[in-house]
Amino acid sequence: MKSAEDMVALFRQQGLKITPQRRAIFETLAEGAVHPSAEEVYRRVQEGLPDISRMTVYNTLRELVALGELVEVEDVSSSAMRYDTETGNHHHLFCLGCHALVDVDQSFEALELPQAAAAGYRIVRHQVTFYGYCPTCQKSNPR
Amino acid sequence: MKSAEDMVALFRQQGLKITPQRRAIFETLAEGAVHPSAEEVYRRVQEGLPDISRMTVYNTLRELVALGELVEVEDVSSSAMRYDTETGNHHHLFCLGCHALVDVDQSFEALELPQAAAAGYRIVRHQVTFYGYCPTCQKSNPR
DNA sequence: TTACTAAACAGTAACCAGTATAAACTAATT
DNA sequence: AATTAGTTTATACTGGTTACTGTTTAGTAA
Repeated sequence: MKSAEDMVALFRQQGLKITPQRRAIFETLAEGAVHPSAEEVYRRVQEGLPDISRMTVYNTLRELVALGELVEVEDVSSSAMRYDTETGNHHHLFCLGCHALVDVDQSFEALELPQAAAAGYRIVRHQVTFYGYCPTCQKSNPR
Repeated sequence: MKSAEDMVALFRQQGLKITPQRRAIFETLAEGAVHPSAEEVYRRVQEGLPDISRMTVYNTLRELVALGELVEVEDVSSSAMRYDTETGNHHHLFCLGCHALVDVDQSFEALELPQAAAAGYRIVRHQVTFYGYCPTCQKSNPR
């Protein structure tokens, strides 16, 4: 994730306005959790800016996604989207028990679809997700 | 995907009852699209069974997931879960333009996390998703 | 510094996918 | 046919997200 200042610069360069709300969101993202949900970001930002609207948070997150600064990640079976501040090439380890989502720095560069299987798609990126149980959940979910 | 009869047998063997509703859902899944949403299944089943409740569809889908006959798949940026009738080892090709979701039969068996990266997780399965643009969307979304 | 204007904001209501609950119903069994 | 546990239905509700509308404000230019 870039620093809050980098995002300010990026927004400015796109002709987008820099508001205190947006600045607070950038700062929260820059310091915060790696895979927050929109609601989490909202709550964090609220601590410093109690009157901010949920809408503003959602809108700003959407803009960051459009600019490629955030990537949307699914949280299987929790219905809330999460935002990944690490846009570089990395993958995920998801705990089926507690829904923890962990980054895996391992890169699977070699992963390529043969021409035939790609069905004419122009592939932009790929994402590997490993599903399993974290150490804690292995105890409560044996087998 | 197994045939409707197979699923009837499976349910029976689990001590679950075979109702006309469930039979209709099985048949719809067996003939139908590869990655339907719950709502799509509901609409299809409704054609033959107009009074079926949405709840019944959701419940039955959930049971099929629990029995391993269906796998839940995320539809990035469409907020509805999709159900994959191909439970075997395969991966996905997702079109960022039109949200089409295509199966890739390619298997990436070799894909394993080194002990260190697995952070103590017991890994159950992995899923590779390739993101890109399908031939049609490449035209409208050039670059 | 002031005035201007497009962009952004707040607040509310609405939307959608999915879930909880409880009463009515029915498949399978005796 | 009677029993009963599992199933279905209807309705209400939840949580995450979006639409709308009127108000405020950042950035710009006089």
